Amino acid sequence: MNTTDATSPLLRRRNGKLITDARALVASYPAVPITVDCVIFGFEENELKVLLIRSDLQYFEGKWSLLGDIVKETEELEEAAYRILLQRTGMNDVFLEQVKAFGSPSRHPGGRVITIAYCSLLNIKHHELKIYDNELHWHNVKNLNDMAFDHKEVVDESYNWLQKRIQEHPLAFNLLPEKFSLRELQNLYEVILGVELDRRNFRKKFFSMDFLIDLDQYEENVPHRPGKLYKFNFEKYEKNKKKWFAIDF
Amino acid sequence: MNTTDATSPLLRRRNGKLITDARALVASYPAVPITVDCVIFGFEENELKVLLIRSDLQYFEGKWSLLGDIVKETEELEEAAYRILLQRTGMNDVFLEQVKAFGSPSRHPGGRVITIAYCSLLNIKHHELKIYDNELHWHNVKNLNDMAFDHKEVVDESYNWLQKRIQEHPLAFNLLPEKFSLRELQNLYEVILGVELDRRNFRKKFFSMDFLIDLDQYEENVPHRPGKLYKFNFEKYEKNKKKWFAIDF
DNA sequence: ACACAATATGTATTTTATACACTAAGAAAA
DNA sequence: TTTTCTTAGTGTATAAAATACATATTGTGT
Repeated sequence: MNTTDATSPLLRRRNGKLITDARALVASYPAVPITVDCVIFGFEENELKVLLIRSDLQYFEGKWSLLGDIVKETEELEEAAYRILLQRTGMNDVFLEQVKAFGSPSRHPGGRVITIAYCSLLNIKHHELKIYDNELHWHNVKNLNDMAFDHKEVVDESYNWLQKRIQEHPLAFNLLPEKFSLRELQNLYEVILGVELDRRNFRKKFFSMDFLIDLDQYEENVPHRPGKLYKFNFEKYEKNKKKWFAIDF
Repeated sequence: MNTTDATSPLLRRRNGKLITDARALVASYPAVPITVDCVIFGFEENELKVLLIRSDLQYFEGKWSLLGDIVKETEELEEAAYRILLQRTGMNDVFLEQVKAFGSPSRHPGGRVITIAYCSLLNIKHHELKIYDNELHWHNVKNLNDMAFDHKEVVDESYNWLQKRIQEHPLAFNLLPEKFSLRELQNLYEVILGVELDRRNFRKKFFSMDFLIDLDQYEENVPHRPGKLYKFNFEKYEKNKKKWFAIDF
């Protein structure tokens, strides 16, 4: 019979002694290097892209790799992710979230290395690449073969995460210019989710959420009737965030 | 100007040499012990509970701790989680999912230890505790103070994860007896989500999903009109899983 | 002036969510 | 055996949200 009362006399007292030297305990554990990999998504020319570099391991010669680095000894995991992002792209004002830890013992040819994937979305036009070290470039997510390590899997899981996430949170706006047309917004959703959406219902949906600010400006240099430009009202969104509740499976 | 063509001659070639000795590279990295912590939720007497033990570190004397252990050198992270669950509860047929990595440098008094939380839901009645080593017990999630390490945060994040997860996946059935009444199911949702639900609409919702098998049996030994018993049709669910799509924030 | 291409818009229909109150069945007590 | 108590079980009206669908509009380019 079990009990739900932690102080019940029925519970056996532990018979071991308490460990007094926590440092010795931790020192006795096997240790593994920890890296952070950044999965940085961008949107451009109607394609979802991810920032990649060429792996500098001979073992993976020619293969593409995520932006990753070892976590420093006194550094928070998230801090490491922001650092890498800053070092590689010069940007520090972007959204960043942990996606998953990957720890297969054989994922690194040099021995076990556990990595924690962080995902970030940024607007390619706002983040012009100035350094091309290691062939840093935006790579179409549809065309990801020959990746180093388990980075294909990391990108795939991050992409799944993204698909779900943009339906629940207004992340998509991080991938667009500050001023955007509804068509651009719809394209983004269509490309990321891999679906076609009805234009009228899409507009209805977004206008009814009432988070778009009509800028009374229009697209320029388009070879057709220019669309209206909007920006996202983050302040209003933050105030009105709804708590989510809907059993649905 | 950036480019989206990875093979463009505009891209600077990397100027460093390729690293040939991956083992030396990995050996040069700082290394950190990795643990897995299992957040094992159970439901009993209309309360959501989590399996805890008494910490065996003197530093945390008297505080409650999750079931955790170091990840072995050649072990998958998930494998470690299943091993711990098996060792501690004797069970190996439960659902288990990674929730998050926790890696604050100061979360362990003995030095940096990174932990990866795995979440599991099980039916307390099916998993009678036979060992009370370290005062293993089911602890009400509402009453979690004095936890060792950052385990309060780990449980909180796992609980948030669970709340979201049970609305999208039929996890709740793992917490119930095989045969359950609709009232038991509704109680579970009400307790985990912390809301009150309308009985008629709740029934309507679940019957319309059509994943409940009517067993034509009734509750026994209840001091009131007995309710019908159902079981969940996992096979049908697996076949009819819907792909989720609904922009909603 | 004309063709072209994409913008902008409304309505009818279906589906889903919500709010709400009474009868039925069995157990327990009188 | 009657009464009381407690929970099970059910239906309908209303509101909100999702879906399907076609035409006029605006600016560009020839």
